[in-house]
Amino acid sequence: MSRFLITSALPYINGVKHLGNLVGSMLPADAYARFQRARGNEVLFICATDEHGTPAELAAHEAGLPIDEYCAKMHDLQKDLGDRFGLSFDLFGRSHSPQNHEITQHFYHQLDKNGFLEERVTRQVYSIDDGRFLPDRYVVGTCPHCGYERARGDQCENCTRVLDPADLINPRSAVSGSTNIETRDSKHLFLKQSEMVARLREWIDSKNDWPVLVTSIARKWLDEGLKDRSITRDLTWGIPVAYQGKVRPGFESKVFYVWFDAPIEYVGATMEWAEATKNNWKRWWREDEGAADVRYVQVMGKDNVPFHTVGFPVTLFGSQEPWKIVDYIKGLNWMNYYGGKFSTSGNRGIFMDQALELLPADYWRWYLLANAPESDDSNFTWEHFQASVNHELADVFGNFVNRIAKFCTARFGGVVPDKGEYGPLEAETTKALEQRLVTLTRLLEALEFRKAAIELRSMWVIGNEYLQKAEPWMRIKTDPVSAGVSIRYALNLAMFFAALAQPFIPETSAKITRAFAGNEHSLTWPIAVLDTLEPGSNVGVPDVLFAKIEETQVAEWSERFGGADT
RNA sequence: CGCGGGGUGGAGCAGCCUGGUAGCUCGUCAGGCUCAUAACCUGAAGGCCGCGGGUUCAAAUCCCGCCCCCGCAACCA
Repeated sequence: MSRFLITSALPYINGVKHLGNLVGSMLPADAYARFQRARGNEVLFICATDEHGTPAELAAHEAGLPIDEYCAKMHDLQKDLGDRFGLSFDLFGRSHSPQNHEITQHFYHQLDKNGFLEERVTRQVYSIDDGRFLPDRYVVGTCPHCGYERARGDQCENCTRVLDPADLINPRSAVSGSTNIETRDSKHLFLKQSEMVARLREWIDSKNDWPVLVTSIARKWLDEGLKDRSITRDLTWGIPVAYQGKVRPGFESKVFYVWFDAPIEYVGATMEWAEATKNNWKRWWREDEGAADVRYVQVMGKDNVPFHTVGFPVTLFGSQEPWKIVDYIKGLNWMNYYGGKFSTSGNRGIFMDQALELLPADYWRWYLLANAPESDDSNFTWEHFQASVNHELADVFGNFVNRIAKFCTARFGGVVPDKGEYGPLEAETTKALEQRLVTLTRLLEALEFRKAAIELRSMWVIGNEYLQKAEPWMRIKTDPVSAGVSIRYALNLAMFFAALAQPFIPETSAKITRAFAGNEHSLTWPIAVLDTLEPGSNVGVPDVLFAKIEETQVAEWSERFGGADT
């Protein structure tokens, strides 16, 4: 048995996540966690809401709630949606937790002690009417280069040139529109990333099995020369710049930058999990306390890659303590909606709560994983979704289970036939399936979900081919024993498929085993095609596993969510 | 010359690292079966592998140049 620490990038707190966020990290991480658990490995699967930063404060303001209430409420909402999507986190924490305060401040202390922090004075835009410092992107004005009137302080969207807020003509607050702004000096803590370049490069160069997407993004940052990064902000909501209750002098009105404390929450959430379950978190995170044999896998969208290949490793290396460093990073591209980004403001795309109003989680899980943006950005369309669900889930898999269960009920009284022996056809089918099983297992080990889905679907087709060749509906007339053999074999294939499908569609797998084998049956990952159903035991007919999506539904949903024309 | 990813039958993708009959799903057409969710199974048609050049006995694959699409550019996650 091996041990796997699996973390998904943390979803940001400001609202319900859309399907692009889901498929970009949480869902593939869940499929991998389920796969490793099914294989009998010890798994710790961690995620949390990322709760700090200006966007959270503004979202809370807009919602008319105090920031702490807002975050608590949104966390509960996101947790509930995760549960309903079958995301099997061992703990879904909060980056604002007491544990994360403690461990973030510990890292701060270590970095400070080891000389990796430095106080520097920066020039920050302050909005008097908003009563807050503004991040560069929250200052807007006219671009000095192209005259675009809505240029942001970090970059002009129109001419793409990188800007400084001081460059803008007629600068104003993006929050309130107020022009009553000024530039103030502000002291911040900088993490001296530039001193760590050689070590990071050596580390990245040793990872020749990582996706190109991940290593190329990491190398790009290193090649361009890592800049030292400010890890504090002029905000009130966040983790105080303190150690053991003592605030750093001059930092009373500042907190750590969200990107400093967010990845540390992987550790913070593990601590919270350990407290709740009476476990030892260091066994997962400290190489000197049992974590040396842990394989640590992180899953994230490409936007998060720099922070996990550069930012977080700098924190861990700089602590000069034996922390567990990630072994494998799965980076994903974006899933687009009709060729454009999912967008909250533009009424484009589908959010997790809306998705579940339309269809159960497994429909979405299958489609998203089978079309995960692994090698390139992928594209969601209702037509593609409909075709995938109807053909792959309903026709090929759902119908396979349905036809065999109904036939067994009609002709064998709902009992697993116990007479007769398997012959050449069963042997040949088993051989074909076991070859595919080896491939499927290898693909899931490599977190190649798209290819794994193709492999799984091919196995379902083999199940249907088997029935076509065995023709139990013909042979029942002349040779009932031989027909019964086919039915016994096919029922066991359905159980085999249920076990293999569980990383993708866990609720459906459970439905099949409940109907065929009763409630207690657990689904371990098969290493061969073996009978798991007791001959003579009762099998039921599960409800239709996947209903087809009708044309009228596609039309209605395209209209509601915005389709090709918007 | 900012960086990265991509361009393969009508659509969506695999193959490229480690050159050697161009593969999968959907769609289309034809056939088979009738247990099943009008579903399943079989077969067929359809491709100058973005463009140009080079290396090689041989290039989708390696090298050079060009064109096009997408994303990112450090205070948006």
